[in-house]
Amino acid sequence: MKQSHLFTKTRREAPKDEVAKNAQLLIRAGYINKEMAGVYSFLPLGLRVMNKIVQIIREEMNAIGGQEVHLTALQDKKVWEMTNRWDDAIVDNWFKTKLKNGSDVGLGFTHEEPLTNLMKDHIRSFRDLPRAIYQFQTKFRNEDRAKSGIMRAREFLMKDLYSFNVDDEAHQAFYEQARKAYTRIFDRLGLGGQTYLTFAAGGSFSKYSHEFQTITDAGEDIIYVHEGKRLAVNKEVLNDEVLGDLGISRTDLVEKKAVEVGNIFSLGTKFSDALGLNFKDAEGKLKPVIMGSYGIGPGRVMGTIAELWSDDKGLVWPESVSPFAIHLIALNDESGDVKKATDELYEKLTKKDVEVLYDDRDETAGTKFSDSDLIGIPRRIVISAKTLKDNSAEIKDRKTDTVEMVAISSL
RNA sequence: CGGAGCGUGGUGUAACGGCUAACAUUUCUGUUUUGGGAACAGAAGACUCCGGGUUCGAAUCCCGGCGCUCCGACCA
Repeated sequence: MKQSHLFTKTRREAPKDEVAKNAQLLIRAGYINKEMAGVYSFLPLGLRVMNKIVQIIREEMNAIGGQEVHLTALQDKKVWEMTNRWDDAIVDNWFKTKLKNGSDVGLGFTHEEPLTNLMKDHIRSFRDLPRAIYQFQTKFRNEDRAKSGIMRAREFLMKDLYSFNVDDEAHQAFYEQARKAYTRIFDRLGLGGQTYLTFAAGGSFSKYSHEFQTITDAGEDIIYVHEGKRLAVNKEVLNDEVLGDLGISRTDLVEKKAVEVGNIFSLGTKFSDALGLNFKDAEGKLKPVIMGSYGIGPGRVMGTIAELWSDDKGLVWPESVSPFAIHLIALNDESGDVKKATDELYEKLTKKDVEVLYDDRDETAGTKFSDSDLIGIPRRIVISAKTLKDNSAEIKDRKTDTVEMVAISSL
């Protein structure tokens, strides 16, 4: 993409009403736009990052047998009444509205109810199991207080997968697969080193749920990290019983601030009982389906990456989620030779399906470099009159600041 | 939902109750420049969040609303 066509502009200063580092940088670099507190639009660069994150998650979900669907944001009150989650006294962050005929509808904050209800038409027998269904869907949560930029929004994209199994053993086996898939996802997203499998409250059907917590001061959770075992315990459940279960001692734990980037938990028969999702086993006996739920917020992941991978000059994306693989910059020269050579390289790379952002604007070198630092594409290729003299280009690594000269023909 | 603070060109800031609301950035024109947000000249851009009130006079003081931020509570 030519930068002269990119409609977003960078800005020197962040709006004063935005304090979170992730949102400040993402706004300054033109990735997102704040519409109101906790509500952000994603602009071309931001959408590219979001799509990269989504695709990594999609590949890993498909790899464990997930089937992608797209459920609705508008929710029928009936199914929520069946689980007693329509009442504002029970769930206090609903966005609700009415149809013209007066019926109540909600904007989904999660999708256990509608999907469980939908699956009743498709799961009748043990032969129809197991199933794992997932989607990427905008969730709406009427938070009392939105904060931390895109890390805690009122409207946000979420990947939610729901598993359906015949019994607890089968469920546990899938749960373990999902846990491993999550670990792979965070590794691929560049968050592996800072992300810990964290034991948290499990609810009525399992002793624990598992959160994936990434260490950052921008986080809102307090966790206790065991570095040797690469796991952590959420402050909510830190007690002697948990320490005993995990075979760890309190003295080995270090308190850290972290953000919950993913979360997996067993639902047991809570939803299948309430909504009547049953199947016939091999003996013809009717049994409730055992369910699990597995979430990741791509927007929150993007904010977390921005918090973690940035410096005083701007963003520094991991290659796997960078909006472009290469930021190609042509410095101005009078002869036009640099422009011509860079145009040719841009065409060549684009033909090879390399994702290139090409700064073809008539701006000074300083402006181009500053913008490039801010936008944070990990590899930068610069061509100028100086490098063109020996038909070379400069490759600069955004993170390490190291520079390498290579022949243009080798690119 | 408790507590605190703040709303001024697109953005960031300034202005004692008193001149045509200032400066930087941004955008546009021209000249000049071309490896780290260049320089000069000219121009554009604001009912000072909204509604009342006090006053000869309000961006400034008072009341109400709306919005934003921070601390805390909450976060299935």
